[in-house]
Amino acid sequence: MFDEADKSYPIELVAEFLGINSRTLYYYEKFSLVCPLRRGRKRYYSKEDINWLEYVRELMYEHGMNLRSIIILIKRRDAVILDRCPEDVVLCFKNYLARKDNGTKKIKIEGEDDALKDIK
Amino acid sequence: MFDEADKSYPIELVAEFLGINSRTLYYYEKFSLVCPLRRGRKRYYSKEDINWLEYVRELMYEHGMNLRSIIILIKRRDAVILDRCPEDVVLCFKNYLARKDNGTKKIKIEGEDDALKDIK
DNA sequence: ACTTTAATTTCACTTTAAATGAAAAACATT
DNA sequence: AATGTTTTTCATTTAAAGTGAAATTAAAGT
Repeated sequence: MFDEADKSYPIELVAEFLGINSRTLYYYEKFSLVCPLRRGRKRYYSKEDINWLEYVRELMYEHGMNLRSIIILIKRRDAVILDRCPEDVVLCFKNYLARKDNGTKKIKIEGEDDALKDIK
Repeated sequence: MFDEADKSYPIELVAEFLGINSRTLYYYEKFSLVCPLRRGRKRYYSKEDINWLEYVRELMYEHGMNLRSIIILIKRRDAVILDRCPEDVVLCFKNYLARKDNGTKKIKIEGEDDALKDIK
């Protein structure tokens, strides 16, 4: 599906790959579920981002978790979320946290810490 | 809250204790999430039932699981549901399964195996 | 047996989370 | 400035979970 040579992918391609609407990816980002690299204002999703998103979808649709609880686990850096997590996704998760925390991203995304705000 | 001497409680009392509508308890029963003892057609909830229901609520509201996945875990008798389950609730769960399977209940509840039917 | 009483069931409605559609806005590029 | 593309906003849709109220049914009392 994805060319091994490339290292990042535009939102539309990722959405298509995941079988969801790109709007849903913006939606997830509002809750800090993913934070793709920004070059200018355009988003670039890494393979880690994509694996991570796949895992989030799995948590939702196979383990029946809701977004709220996934977000809570992330905020806690909860070991629970890693327990049953495939090896490679653990790495993605750590990369995700690192990026999220260290602010590798170029542009401060507003509403970054809206996570949970709109979720009641 | 509950008198230690008694061993079972009517639906309204249980609903009030759990802070939910009694209608919700009927709703859960449709999906075989709980099966109180029936005397005549009236329902009597044991302490085990109540602990079990409290745990189900916890799974939903603290662990963010949806009914569908909880039901699936029950159907599988999945170890997962027991892993993080408090000791006493494990017992309740086993009692629940035993009662559900052995049919201690007096009246065959229709829609007993509707579980998952209405959940899409 | 008949009436009364109370639990249950049915049906339709409300609420909320999750996802999405479409148009407006914001940038980059030419 | 005009064009094209991504993003954002706003409103709507969908489905799960929960609930209200009336209709139904069974038990209990007379």
